[in-house]
Amino acid sequence: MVTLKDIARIANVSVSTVSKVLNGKGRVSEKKRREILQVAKELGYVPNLHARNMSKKVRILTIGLVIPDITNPFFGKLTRGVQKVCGEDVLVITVDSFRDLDREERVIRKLLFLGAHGIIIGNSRVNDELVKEVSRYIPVVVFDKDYEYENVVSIVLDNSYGAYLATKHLIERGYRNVIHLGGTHELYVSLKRREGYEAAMREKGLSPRVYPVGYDEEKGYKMMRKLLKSGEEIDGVFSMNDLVALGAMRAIREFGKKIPEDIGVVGFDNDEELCEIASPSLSSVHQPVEEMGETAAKVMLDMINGTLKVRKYIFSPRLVVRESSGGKKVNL
Amino acid sequence: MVTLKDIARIANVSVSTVSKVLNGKGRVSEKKRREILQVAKELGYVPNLHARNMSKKVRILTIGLVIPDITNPFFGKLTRGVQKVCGEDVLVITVDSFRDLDREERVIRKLLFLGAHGIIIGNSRVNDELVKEVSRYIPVVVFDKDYEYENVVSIVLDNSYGAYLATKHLIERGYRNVIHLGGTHELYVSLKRREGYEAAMREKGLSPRVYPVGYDEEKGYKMMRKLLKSGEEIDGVFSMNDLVALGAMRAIREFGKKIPEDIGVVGFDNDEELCEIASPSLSSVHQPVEEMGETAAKVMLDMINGTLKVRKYIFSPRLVVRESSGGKKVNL
DNA sequence: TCCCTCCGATCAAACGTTTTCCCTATTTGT
DNA sequence: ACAAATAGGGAAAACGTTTGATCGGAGGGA
Repeated sequence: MVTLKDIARIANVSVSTVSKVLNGKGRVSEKKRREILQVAKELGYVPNLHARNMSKKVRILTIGLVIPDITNPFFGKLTRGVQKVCGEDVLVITVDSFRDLDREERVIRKLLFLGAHGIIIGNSRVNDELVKEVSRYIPVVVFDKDYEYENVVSIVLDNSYGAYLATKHLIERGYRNVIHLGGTHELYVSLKRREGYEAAMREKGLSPRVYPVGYDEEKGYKMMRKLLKSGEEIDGVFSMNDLVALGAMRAIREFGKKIPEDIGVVGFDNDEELCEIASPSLSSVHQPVEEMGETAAKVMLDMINGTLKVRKYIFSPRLVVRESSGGKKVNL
Repeated sequence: MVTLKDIARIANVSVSTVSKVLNGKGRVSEKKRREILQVAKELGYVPNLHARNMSKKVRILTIGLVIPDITNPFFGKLTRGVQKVCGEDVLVITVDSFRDLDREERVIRKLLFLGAHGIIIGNSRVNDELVKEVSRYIPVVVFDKDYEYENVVSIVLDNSYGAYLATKHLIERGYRNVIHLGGTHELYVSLKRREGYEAAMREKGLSPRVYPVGYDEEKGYKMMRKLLKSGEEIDGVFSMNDLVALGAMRAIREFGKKIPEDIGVVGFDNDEELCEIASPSLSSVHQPVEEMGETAAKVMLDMINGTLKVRKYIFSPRLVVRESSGGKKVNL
């Protein structure tokens, strides 16, 4: 790496002169100025940020934010919440792991190595051992997962309760044969949502039916089509996310059934853009994501300052009712 | 700010011992170890990242990415493109300006002050003077806007061509009375899209009709409803973005007209999630956003290394045809 | 000629760590 | 009991930059 010293040597001047030229500070003759600039360019000089900031006595609090997919508005909101709290004084380094667990591990280690003062991990599939290891050095905030390590705080949504709310709502609107299109089982969130659904069904004396589907529109569409064709009796669908719900709605429409008159549908996540544009608009369970991001940042700052109070934050979802669960029309 | 020296003084040991304890490196007696840890905690010690990295001879190339709204998938994709190219070696500091021009200016200055090696600005409404000033120190990449400064590269989408494509497509599918729901005029992109629309109309000997609307669904809905009620003759809509197009579609449906049989609709941006979920699915002009982000990062790296070749990159949009512009049914 | 000023450039300290080398006790081995 | 090994700790250099102090010399005024 080329430093000021290298430039100084080649241009036959002192280091401080070079520094002054590059920063346009003190007074330097036009001749030397040009010469130095020239040499700097030739050598491809890139200033060393650390040296500069140390010399300038700049101190920055830096926190890392690792998320699986910045393209997804859900994580966008999370990021925004964090940045809002951090304002312009705390540096947030946001990195997208592209849902690649290896890359995630690498960037987390990198963040640690670079001296981040704390890391917020927005992915509940994160490697437990890694969290444990990192938390030995700096505080960690994780979403939707429990840890009992000293230096780790969990921020979770009460997924089970959200699912319970949604299912109960469907039942109260007159739908009886409510099925659940769930995620694959390994995930904490899909497990919890399933639990809530089952609890609500049992409470009303109905028998739950759960179909593992996945997470995108296509999957929801295919599964729903299959179920309808098979003659399965269904008048309500609680889906583990909005996309799957929208897929299911497409299948229902294609099959010639009316929403919400014949079948009611409720999603999860409340991606507003999506839910409101859909026709009929989609009822969904709302997560206060941005607020959760803000809390994550606040907690992180508290941990860094050693003024942490709580070890776990639980957020409550709320149901946003739109057209898709408007109530069943009973055939006379 | 508390430093190792402070801890050392209070704990009555040397700086190097403190460092060793905090990093778990050399050997230190259990007694001192505890003591030092205790003092460090009480004083609220936070390591100085710059000093550490300098000492460790770590060098990082840092580039700042400033965007107006990380919640928007469009900017999410941009961000992703940048991060993809930067990989794990170049540090990307992404900051959301919340569409607040003042905040934007502040964060850009901050980035400069912190020693970022380059800044990518994802907002065409950015302050020109600021760009000029910043570019005196470090390279800048800007989207959708032209600059002639030495150290600034523009990455633009050929908005005019995209609009032209969309409009021509509508005309060729049999729609004659194609209107344009445009943005407000101050923006470069809305100006260009309008131009393209007008060019296509004139080319076919039709007279363009442009209505300034805005950027969200509600605005599109209201304007379209008003136009339909007023009896305006319309069988085609080219909208300046997808949301406005979806609003217009809602109004059209409500008015009892069929899409695409009576009225054809084309949007802009091609927000896939939105366009495909809509029913009928929405044709739209696609911007290769992620690719543009990748290019921005590559160009930035080139500029930093002094190996820049081109001063301006123009990307071509492409039309994605879906159901909403399927062709007009002629009444017999 | 001498003194003062000002310009251009250099010197050297400082920023906060890490890390290598070195010193002194103490322990271990014979 | 004496040499050798080792544990515990400190001194100091190094990382690359910024910046105030300093210095030599040119030019100007008396």
